[in-house]
Parts: sequence; structure tokens; C-alpha cells
Amino acid sequence: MLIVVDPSSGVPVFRQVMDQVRFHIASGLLQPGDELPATRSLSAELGVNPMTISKAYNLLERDGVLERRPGRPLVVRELDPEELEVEKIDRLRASLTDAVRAALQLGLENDEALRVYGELLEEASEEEQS
Amino acid sequence: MLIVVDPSSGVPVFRQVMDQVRFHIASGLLQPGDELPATRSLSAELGVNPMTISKAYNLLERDGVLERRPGRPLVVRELDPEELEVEKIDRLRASLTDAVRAALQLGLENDEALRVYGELLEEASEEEQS
DNA sequence: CATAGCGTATCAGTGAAGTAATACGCTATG
DNA sequence: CATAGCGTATTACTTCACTGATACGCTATG
Repeated sequence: MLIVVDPSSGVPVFRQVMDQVRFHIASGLLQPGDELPATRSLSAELGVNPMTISKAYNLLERDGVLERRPGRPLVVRELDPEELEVEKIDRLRASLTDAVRAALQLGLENDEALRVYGELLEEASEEEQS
Repeated sequence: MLIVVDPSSGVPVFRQVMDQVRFHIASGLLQPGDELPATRSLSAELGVNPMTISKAYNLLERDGVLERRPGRPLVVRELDPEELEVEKIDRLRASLTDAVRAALQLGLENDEALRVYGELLEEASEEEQS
């Protein structure tokens, strides 16, 4: 559970925490049932306020990523693959709204927009290799 | 040159103005060489501060949409089709970076991500009809 | 050179988002 | 029942984006 934040990056700390937890789950480093560090300990480790971590954990719970049992540590939620897939798609949809509006507003053909997205995905997944 | 803004929409007024100018250019209502309303007159018409319009016009000029000749009205810039196309693609690219990162981080296949984008584009262009 | 119209530099006000400080209630454990 | 550890409600502070008020410099025109 290595989490690192950069307070001067412009990206809110609570969001950085959320992203990294999600990433660790996607990568398999965090598995369903695994316990997360206590709000207080993680906040001390990162040098931020407990409320900031609390906010991140809360949003992750609201999104169904984590599961809370009062009095017990927070754990990674068990998800059946189907539900997981649906959630991934939803998240992708959200990050695509800007690009949809842009393509429309620019008067680009759907094919053209798709081609550009395809190219970017190719480039990105190639870099991933290294 | 019909421009309407809703100050209570959450979207910054200067951005609403930018979007509508861009839209009118895309739709052909504004053509290269056409003059734009003076900062002061448009601001009076919309009931906002001249600085707000000035900001919108400036950003549009920075983006190469408008052209400024000191002492003369602002005009829609003349662009050869090729340059225009390159610029559109660049803008689309920028709005797609989030979605590329998301797809990668979620571990989605490129095909899957493209399918989702395609669906969203379909929906959006259908709504456009109405 | 006077002036009318223009854009905007500069500064101040406002609201929302992010973060922090403090203190409270809850649960497990003995 | 005491207490240790936990998450967080509440409140306040900071920062920044957006907007507004004012005043200045520039250009075309006569």
C-alpha cells in the first residue's frame, strides 16, 4: 500500500488518494477483503489532515470501491466481475463527456473523432510497455 | 450574431461567450472577415462587465479563432481548410487526454474504450437533430 | 491636434473548493 | 463499565477562479 501525494501538483490531495487506491486495486496490489490503513495513520504518513483522507475514503465507499463495517477496518469491496465491468464503463463515460462535446462543437465527423481517440490509445498502450 | 448567456448556469460567462462564437463560426452564421460586436456594446447587451467579454475575445484570439487589428473591429480569422482541420484535431486531442488515462488505468481494452466513445458520439449527434 | 470609440491594465469584491483544527460519538476489547 | 482507537461533524481558514469598477492608452477620423 504505497501512497504518495504531491500537495503542489494542483490536483486535490483527496483525489490523488482516491486515484491511487483505485489504481492499486486495478493492478491487483490491493485485493478484495484487504484492509486499508486507518484514516489517522495514513494522514500522519502523508502529512495531511485526517479529514482529507476521510473525504477520499467516503467518496470511494460511495462509489462502491470500499466497504465500511463500523468499528472494523475499511476493506476493499468484493465485486462480481460483471458489476466491476459496468463500473469501469461508467467511469470511462464520465471522462469522455468533454471529448464528446468537443467533437460535436468542432463539427468533426464521428469517424474522425474515433480515429483520433484510437491513435491516442495506441500511443499510450505502447508507452505502457516500457 | 445572437448571443445569450445564463449567469446562473454554473458555466463561466466568458466561456459561454467563447462557446457561442465558436458555434456560430462552425454553423456558418459567422464567416471569415465578419466583424464582431464591440466589447462595450456586447457587454451592455448581455448585462455583464466589459472585462468579461474582453477575456472571451482574448482567449479566442489566442486560439486563432479571431483576428485583431488595432483600432479596427475584431474579425473572424481567415483560415485555410487544412490549418483549420489541424487545429480542430489538436483541440480534440487535448479534450481526450483524460479519457486515455482513464481507459489505461481501468485496464480496459482499446476496442472497448473506442466502442464506448462511439456510442456516446452516436447519442450526442442524434440529439443534435432536435 | 482634438475627440470619439475602442480594448484593457489594474485593483477590489465574491463565492466555491480544498484543507485544517477541534471536539464529539461509536465500537471492540478487557 | 472503562478505555483506546477509530471515523467524522462542525467550524474556520486559505486559495483561486470569476466578475466588476475605474481609469488609462491607443487608433481612426475630422
